[in-house]
Amino acid sequence: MAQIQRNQPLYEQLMWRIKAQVAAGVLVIGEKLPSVREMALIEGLNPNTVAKAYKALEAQNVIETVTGKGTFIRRNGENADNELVEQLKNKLTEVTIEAKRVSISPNQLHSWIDELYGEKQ
Amino acid sequence: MAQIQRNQPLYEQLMWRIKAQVAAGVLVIGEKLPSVREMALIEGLNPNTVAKAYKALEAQNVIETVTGKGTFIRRNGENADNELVEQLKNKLTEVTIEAKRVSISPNQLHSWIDELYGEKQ
DNA sequence: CTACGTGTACTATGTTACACGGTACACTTA
DNA sequence: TAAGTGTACCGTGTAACATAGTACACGTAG
Repeated sequence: MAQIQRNQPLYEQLMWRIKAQVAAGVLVIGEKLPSVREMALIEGLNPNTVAKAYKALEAQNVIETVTGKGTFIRRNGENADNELVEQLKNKLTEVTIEAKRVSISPNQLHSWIDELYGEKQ
Repeated sequence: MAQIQRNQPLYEQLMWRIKAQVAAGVLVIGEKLPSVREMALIEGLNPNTVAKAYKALEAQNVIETVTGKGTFIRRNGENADNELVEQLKNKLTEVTIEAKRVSISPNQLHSWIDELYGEKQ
């Protein structure tokens, strides 16, 4: 009954917003996220949509959910799943092919990556 | 009436297959692609789906289509569209955040990029 | 224990993108 | 003229997405 016109599902957009805040250090390990219903009000989404994002984030070990208590930021994983690494390489391949096509230098890509890594852990 | 179970639309998959062949030098500038109906037979797709991919590829200046003649590989663009650059940076940001989360070093990302750039133009 | 907040699991409805089948048209080339 | 090209439709079916609403099991504060 909603959805205006997007290229990415709302629950995925929310996932990336949370992931970015974790990577930027805005959300610290152990910190409690707003409840499903609170986050729904904040983001203007349906609680079910937020729940879907939370569930997916837990499957990726980004957050930990304790029924009855809430959801909390988890510490970063030490080793990467093989399937995840493949997905990452595929995505990076797409980016690189596209960059090469429009004459963006590899050094430009390198510096973009380093900028993001430079932010506090 | 089809679609088995995928994370990416068939027409986008075809787009990336063609883009990759261009980047790898398998498809040369000016080369003629199979017709919509031929490609449909080759790839096991509906002609409409192939046409959708071709149309999108032309919108991205990857191929050139001449009605009545066929579709041909175009030379690489010299300058990048601002909107395209933004999309690229967003995608690269997602990759970097994810890599950082699973403790993949920036140098690892750099070498993956360089490998892809190393292939013949 | 009670009341509230938590995540979760349903059912149901409506919209949209995908992919398909089929037909038709304007164009180019042999 | 005949065949092949890209393109543009209409219609159908499937699946994902997002919403609304209800209900349940759990933990915590009162």
